[in-house]
Amino acid sequence: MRPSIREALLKNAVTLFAGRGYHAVSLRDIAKAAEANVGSLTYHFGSKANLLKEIYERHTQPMNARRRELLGEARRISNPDERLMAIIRAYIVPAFISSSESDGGGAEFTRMRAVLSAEGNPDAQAIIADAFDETSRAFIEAIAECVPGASREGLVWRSQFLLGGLYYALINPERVSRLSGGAVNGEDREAAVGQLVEASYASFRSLAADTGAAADMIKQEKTA
Amino acid sequence: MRPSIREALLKNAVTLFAGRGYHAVSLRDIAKAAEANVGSLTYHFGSKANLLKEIYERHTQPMNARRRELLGEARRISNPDERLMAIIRAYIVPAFISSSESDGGGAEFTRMRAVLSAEGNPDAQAIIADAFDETSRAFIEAIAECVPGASREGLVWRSQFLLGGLYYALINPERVSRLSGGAVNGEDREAAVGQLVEASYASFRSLAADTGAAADMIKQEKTA
DNA sequence: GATCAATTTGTACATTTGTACAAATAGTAA
DNA sequence: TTACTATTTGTACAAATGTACAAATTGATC
Repeated sequence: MRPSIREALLKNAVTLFAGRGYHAVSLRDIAKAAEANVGSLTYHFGSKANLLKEIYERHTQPMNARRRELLGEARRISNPDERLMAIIRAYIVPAFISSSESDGGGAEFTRMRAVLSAEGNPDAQAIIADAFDETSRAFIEAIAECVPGASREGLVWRSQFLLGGLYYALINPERVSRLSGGAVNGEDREAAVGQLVEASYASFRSLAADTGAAADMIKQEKTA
Repeated sequence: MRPSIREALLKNAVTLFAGRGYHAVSLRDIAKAAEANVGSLTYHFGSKANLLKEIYERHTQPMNARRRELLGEARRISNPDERLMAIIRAYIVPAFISSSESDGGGAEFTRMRAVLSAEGNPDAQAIIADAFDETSRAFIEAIAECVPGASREGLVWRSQFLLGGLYYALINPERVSRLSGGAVNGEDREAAVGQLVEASYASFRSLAADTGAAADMIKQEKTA
């Protein structure tokens, strides 16, 4: 029970940015949510841009470390399909589930990343490119080894769609609930992870030279 | 050569909102981009919120009409796999490619939708839910008929991932170029459409009761 | 308790924001 | 031309914004 104003400011900033975007949230909004004074923000962070930078610095490293850790485990699986599934899971899970100590939560931070990415926030862009591209590349490499014959182009695009699906699941979960008439709960992150992993598995798997979707189609076309 | 200030304002507003988000763009930014005066915005649209509303009203109906038209054509295909592919394409293409007359372009409008959706813009939310949910539902129904045995949950989640992938392809194409080391051009919309259609096809197809990814995996597990 | 640094508060300031509106201009029909 | 409407311009204004900073408060060390 001592979240030290500084922590409270950071945490509330993530939540507010994730919910409304960067420019729609004022420093006074953040201060009010954290039950603190506006001045405390300039004192601790200097500027709004720097507050954002500190948020990224706090979450990026732990999240990617966890990803690399899980990727390392996944790579030891010999069966290529099982390995592919585990690799995809290693990429997705740390973005959805908050890691042990780092409060704020992986999902809220990821959602904030999604929103700032959509806004093309220039402060965020540089950090993201530096910190996340390397990790993404490592995952694409690992996935490539599971899907022999897959084109580099296909792999990169599918990794883009994977991240887009991940982001949108966090940004707009209400749509899932609405479209299903309430039968599916879009806020259920466990379910979202499971569905995204399976969908991405199929998406990557179809790049394989022999058992791709196109091949499937041609086969079925001929029998029809 | 007569884009009538009103048209220029609308068009530039879409571009700017799509690039930076709603709150980051001021009415003066829009006026300057359209080489017009600030006052012309209040004259033509009354308020910033209403400007947004008019943008949606202009693009939503034509885009969804085109989607329904293509969906109708796709449904006439008898082979379920070919039909599935055509249905997915019918959903994606109008969002990427600008329809004939409605200037502004489908892609720019879609990108704007993506950004405002990420920002949770309340003005946009109501319009989106009303205008697009019905169309999405129709597509999910049509897809369901192509994939016997697919769970409703799986279909809805995959439609969510499809839309997320679509949005993210428009929001952050630079990432594709970067991750591929320049080998793939993220701005190439033709390629993006093709890749997204194929990936989504595999994603939906894997929901089929017999040839799903899970079944594939179990099979491979046993032989390994 | 006294001293000093760290933090928190309150307030002030220049800019920018959306909006309003009167004056100027352009367009059109008689 | 003249009369009238539609549009465009310029400017004004209150509210909100990020930032700065002096004063007040708290916390720790001696």
